[in-house]
Amino acid sequence: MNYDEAKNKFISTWGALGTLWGINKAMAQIHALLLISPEPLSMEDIMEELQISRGNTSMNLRQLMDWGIVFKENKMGERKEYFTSEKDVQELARQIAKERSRRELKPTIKILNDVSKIQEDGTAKTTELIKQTKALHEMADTLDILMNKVVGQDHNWITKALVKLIK
Amino acid sequence: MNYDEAKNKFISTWGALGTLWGINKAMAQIHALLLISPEPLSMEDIMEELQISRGNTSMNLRQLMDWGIVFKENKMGERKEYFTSEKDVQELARQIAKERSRRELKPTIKILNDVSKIQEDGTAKTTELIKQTKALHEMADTLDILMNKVVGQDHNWITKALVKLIK
DNA sequence: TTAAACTTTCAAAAAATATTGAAACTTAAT
DNA sequence: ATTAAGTTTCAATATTTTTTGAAAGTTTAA
Repeated sequence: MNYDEAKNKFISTWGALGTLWGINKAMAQIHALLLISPEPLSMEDIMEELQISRGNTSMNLRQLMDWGIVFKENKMGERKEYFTSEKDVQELARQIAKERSRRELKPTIKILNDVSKIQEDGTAKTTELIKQTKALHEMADTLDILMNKVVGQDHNWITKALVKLIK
Repeated sequence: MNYDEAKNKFISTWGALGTLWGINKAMAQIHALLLISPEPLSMEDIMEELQISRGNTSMNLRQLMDWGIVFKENKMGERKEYFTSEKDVQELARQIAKERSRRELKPTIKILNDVSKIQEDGTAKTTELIKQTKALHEMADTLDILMNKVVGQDHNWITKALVKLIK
């Protein structure tokens, strides 16, 4: 496998995996491209490389910046904008975990909490709803802590220790 | 909030969350419904409750069974098939983690490994591709171990201890 | 073996999502 | 103030995904 084959394989794999996790293909591919690019890339570079339109590129770059994993960069003396990705995969994971917690997990936890607090009335269906939403609430809470603390820990020593412990 | 409001809120939240994670709405909602139902439900019950077609119900139930989180049940003397969900959320998480590892993580790890093994040629772009895919490979490996071991641990004592430790 | 009860399949339709491209907008230099 | 270089927006279009519903299939009982 030569460089170009490997690069294409990586970019398309990343795109496919993204799709599976609810992230659109263009967004995942732009991210993959920036992640392995030693130099910042311009919008033109990205459009050219991935064969996507200007509008698509612009919108998805914005989203990646909203996620805090892609940054604008300016080359001195140049008007054009360049883009780089967060290169440290540990930091990348931390950022994604933090954002998914904020956008998805925390709101869900809130709703599970509300639902689990309805008035018990002794019927089987109410009992079951309360029981299950309580259990999910507790699990989501644990997951939230893990996502924000473990992944975000300094140099990730806890994770490493843990893996050694149970491997 | 009364029972029906709470039930609807739970089902629609679960559906929306599923969508965000690449799981279709009907599938997530069927699962939510079964999760809080004290009794097994027939296909008719599900169609009625969620207002979806027979074909849709049938296909999504099959997928849920493929994931190993919904089961067929037969009531004695009845021809109709009934369905229940795994009710233990710990076991549910274990099963989902196991399946996502098998279907998505393991194949990705394989490809990251292949890509990271290309011949170094001293160019910056090759060096970067190798470095980044190696880093992702290592991280995916760790995640895979955590998903299969930690979540699957007997009664989840490790997770609980860990959460106490770092909360 | 026939028929009734029920489930699955799958082509067509609908809905949701992603993409394009050109006009509108912004910024900086002359 | 004008223009040129570049970016963003968004209505229209294309693509993908989901859903429907009816025909085909299966199973059980008479």
